[in-house]
Amino acid sequence: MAEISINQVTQQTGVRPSALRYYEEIGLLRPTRRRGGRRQYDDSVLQRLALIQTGQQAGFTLAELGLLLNRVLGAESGGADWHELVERKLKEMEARLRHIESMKRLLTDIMDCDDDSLAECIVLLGQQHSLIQS
Amino acid sequence: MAEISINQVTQQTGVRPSALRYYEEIGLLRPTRRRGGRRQYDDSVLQRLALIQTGQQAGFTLAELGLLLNRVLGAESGGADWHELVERKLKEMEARLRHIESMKRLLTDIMDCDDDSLAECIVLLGQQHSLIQS
DNA sequence: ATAACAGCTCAAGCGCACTTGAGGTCAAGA
DNA sequence: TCTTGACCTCAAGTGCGCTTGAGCTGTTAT
Repeated sequence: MAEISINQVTQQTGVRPSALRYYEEIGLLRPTRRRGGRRQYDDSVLQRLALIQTGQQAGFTLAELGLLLNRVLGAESGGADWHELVERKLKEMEARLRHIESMKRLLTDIMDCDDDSLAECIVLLGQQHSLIQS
Repeated sequence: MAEISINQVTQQTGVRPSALRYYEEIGLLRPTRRRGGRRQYDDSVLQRLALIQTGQQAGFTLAELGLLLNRVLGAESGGADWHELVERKLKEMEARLRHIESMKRLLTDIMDCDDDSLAECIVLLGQQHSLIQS
């Protein structure tokens, strides 16, 4: 397994050194070892960071991702009730999915409005979506 | 149109008075008027708050929702290039949607793993998802 | 030997979205 | 009239996820 410097991690993931140090500080992601004080990462860190980035975009906090990576997927697998956490998160994600889809529908509808008849258009949308109604 | 107190808004939406005052402070949502110093809201505020809540869940910042509510949907309709904003946001939402779906797939797969063969199961998933790989 | 450079630590700061707390006000009921 | 209670303002504090900056160290090239 290749060892890479903090700067190489940054170049390959876009995650800045300060963020990587922060992740380490909160126990989310630690370098494999140090050489002359400098962090050396195993290149599997790239996968982990991909998961972290995806997870963040999906609405996970770093703490939750830490739990997932270090307890559920990590060496100390099966910490207590992760089933529960995962199930809760799945539900949250489904709710979020629905919210995003509502907003998408609303915005695409707004985009389809005629620019000068925006006002009336909005009224119609408001009724359809039951979200607006100035 | 019925006028309701800040407390009634809270009861019907779950949005706390402190949050409502904060929304006002940042120009997102202002009460219709004051009576003896107290905020009185038109009950259409409930729709607006529904949109705000949905929007937040969908990844909008309050500033963006303010733009949407006050420029795009508000009296001063069509402020500059809101088309651009909305299009950018639509793309962001689609990305977010994909991320959530990835995480959902990963987590449901993990849930399906046999509890005592978790380790091997994870290895398999790691290959399938190309996200993990301890 | 020396200088340049990549990286280090530690403390402080930032933006967002609120919450909390102290102290004040206004209208209504006993 | 007095008190209660709902509401007010304003300043400060909170939690998250980092970033920034000052000052230091170990490695490498000249």
